[in-house]
Amino acid sequence: MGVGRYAESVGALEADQARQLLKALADPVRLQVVQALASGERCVCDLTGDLELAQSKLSFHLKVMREAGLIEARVEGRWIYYRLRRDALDGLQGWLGALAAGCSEPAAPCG
Amino acid sequence: MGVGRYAESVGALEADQARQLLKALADPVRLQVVQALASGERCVCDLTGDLELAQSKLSFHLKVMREAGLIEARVEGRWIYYRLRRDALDGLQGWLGALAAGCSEPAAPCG
DNA sequence: ACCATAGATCAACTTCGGTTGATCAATCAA
DNA sequence: TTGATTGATCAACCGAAGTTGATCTATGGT
Repeated sequence: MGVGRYAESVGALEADQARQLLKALADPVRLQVVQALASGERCVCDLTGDLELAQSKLSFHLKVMREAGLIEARVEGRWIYYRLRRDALDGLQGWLGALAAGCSEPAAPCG
Repeated sequence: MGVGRYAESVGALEADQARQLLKALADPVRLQVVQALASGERCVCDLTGDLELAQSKLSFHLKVMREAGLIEARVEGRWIYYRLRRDALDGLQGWLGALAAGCSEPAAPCG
């Protein structure tokens, strides 16, 4: 657990899982990281350099994203490579789609 | 301004607009509201009742969501009806799709 | 005109999340 | 084994964001 909580059920994330992912995305620093990872896997030392982030700061945000299930890590010798989880992105997309599906219904007048 | 900042350019939100929307979604109370609105427009008094939220609390969160462009309001006499903005949901979906597109590239080894 | 209701707003408080600098663990090279 | 480097972790600090209760505005009914 901790990493694969929602991997099943593509397209229909539970609300709380969606919220974790949304929160993980909704921060300027983390968004930078996400955009850096959008073009593929990167190692931490590259990220630190490219984004000019303090090491401990980056590490903090990577942890938040990892625990939310947004990214995953691969250890290779002395380096750690991070990448976005497609299943997370796809899951969120599906969740948004479900929201959008019924949102245009007219109101039941309340007066 | 304040409401229609991103309505053009469907499918390719700017990072900062996406972040506002993500932040607006990434809160437990607001997520409740969003889910209530997922089945269509609702008036504030209905929401207060159904979700058992303090009036001022709900009003605060509605404002956050409105300013993020996630929802919009329609005034009808004494009541105000809120609904999700499809363009916002669609925009976010597109933004996520763009992220997912290239995220599986292998890393350039950094050693 | 008066009162009741819907909803926004404001100030004071609190809680949560991000930042910083230091330290720790693990891996690799010499 | 020693020393350098990668990256995680921890405690202290700080600011942003959510909560609460009160007040304010606007609309509609009588």
